[in-house]
Amino acid sequence: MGTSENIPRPCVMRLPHYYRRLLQALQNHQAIISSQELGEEAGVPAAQARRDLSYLGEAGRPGVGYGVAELASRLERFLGLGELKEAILVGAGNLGRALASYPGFGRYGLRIVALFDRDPTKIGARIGALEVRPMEELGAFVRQRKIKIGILATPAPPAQSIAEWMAEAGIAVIWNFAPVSLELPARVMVFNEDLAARLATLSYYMMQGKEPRG
Amino acid sequence: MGTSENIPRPCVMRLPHYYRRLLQALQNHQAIISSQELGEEAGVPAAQARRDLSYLGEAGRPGVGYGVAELASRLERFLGLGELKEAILVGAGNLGRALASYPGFGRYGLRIVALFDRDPTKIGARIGALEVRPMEELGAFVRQRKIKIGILATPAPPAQSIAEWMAEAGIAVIWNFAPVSLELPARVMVFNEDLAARLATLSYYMMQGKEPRG
DNA sequence: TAGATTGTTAATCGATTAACAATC
DNA sequence: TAGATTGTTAATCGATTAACAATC
Repeated sequence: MGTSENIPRPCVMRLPHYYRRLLQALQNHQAIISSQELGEEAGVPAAQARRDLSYLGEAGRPGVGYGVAELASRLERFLGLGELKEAILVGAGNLGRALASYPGFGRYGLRIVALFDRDPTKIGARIGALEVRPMEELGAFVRQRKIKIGILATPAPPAQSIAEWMAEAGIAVIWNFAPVSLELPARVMVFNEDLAARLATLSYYMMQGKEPRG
Repeated sequence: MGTSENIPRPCVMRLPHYYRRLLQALQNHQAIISSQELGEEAGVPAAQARRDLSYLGEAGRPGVGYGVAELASRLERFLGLGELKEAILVGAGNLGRALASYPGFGRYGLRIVALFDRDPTKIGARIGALEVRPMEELGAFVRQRKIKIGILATPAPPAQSIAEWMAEAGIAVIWNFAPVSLELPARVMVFNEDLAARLATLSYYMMQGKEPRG
């Protein structure tokens, strides 16, 4: 029951898939959904889906299934999707612009409130509703607005030092799209998104001709 | 020894991290590297790194370590990074443009050779060396050039039907950045890259204040 | 030789799955 | 009641880690 237990990481990574299936069911005015259907979305057997969902407490009704609306809102609470999460984004290149205007984030509670770049020629440019600011303003901005999340979408070379500035300014979580492993104080959580590494595993499985899980 | 054994998926996902550390070592003219150093890059103990690397055959020397250049080229072969992998990309939005010009892919053998979009106003636009082509040309292009990899960077709604066109034209591997789970014949491998799902797990661990592995 | 580090065995740990009583 | 589906137990499976002989 609930947040205090130790939840397997693979399970945490599947929960968002169940949630996505639930959103789809909501759109279709489907009121009840089975562990079978949820499992399919995540590519796991029904038993696995039930086990995963049991971490939220008893969320379904035996003989019936799961109430779509109820389970969706439980998952939202469980994953913290309802909380407003303000973030800054550094790097106004192609990837940074893609992230700044990614349509799905709002629904999950993420709001990118400022955009920074080192390159003087990019300062002042507008990306969606945001204006690119100079890196020098990062520290003050983060402190003043008490921002906890930093998204790092720069090339590899400047990433480490920018991450350090973020950490000093009080950023607690860094979502890192730069292909480097950051060395930071343990209190800073780092989530790496390494496209080149993903490509390498894709390459491996493609050669093997064998399907991984996705 | 080698490709025929069954390699744990977590291991396959760590190999690219060792590889990245090796590239760095090469740049620094470091000739020998230990399992300890490699493990640090991937966030695992030295024993794990050794076990992982043992899937490539005996790659190190007891009492000494691993030869940086040799291990790097072994990993390249093992992961198939040396093979030229031609891909098409569909979706010329922000994310598509970011991917089309992502600097790291070339090093890993990926070459994006064409870019497609549905939107007539985008056709003909240049993105790097590529020109955006109309969706109607996708099938013929893929067949003619025998392209095996399709990168899907569209919004959710059109993704399923585009994926089907890809599959029909002979695409064997789809790297899917659209937030949908694709229903395709089993022969098509799908690698999902779901930023919203990643954000949801980030949200969860942030609330918990506990560090996952990265 | 002494010190270092690999490759691998065996033990541990953790996640998945099958099966079924409980429930609707 | 008969049929369906959950939540959970116990068994299985697979990955990680500790430890150490073999090697340099």
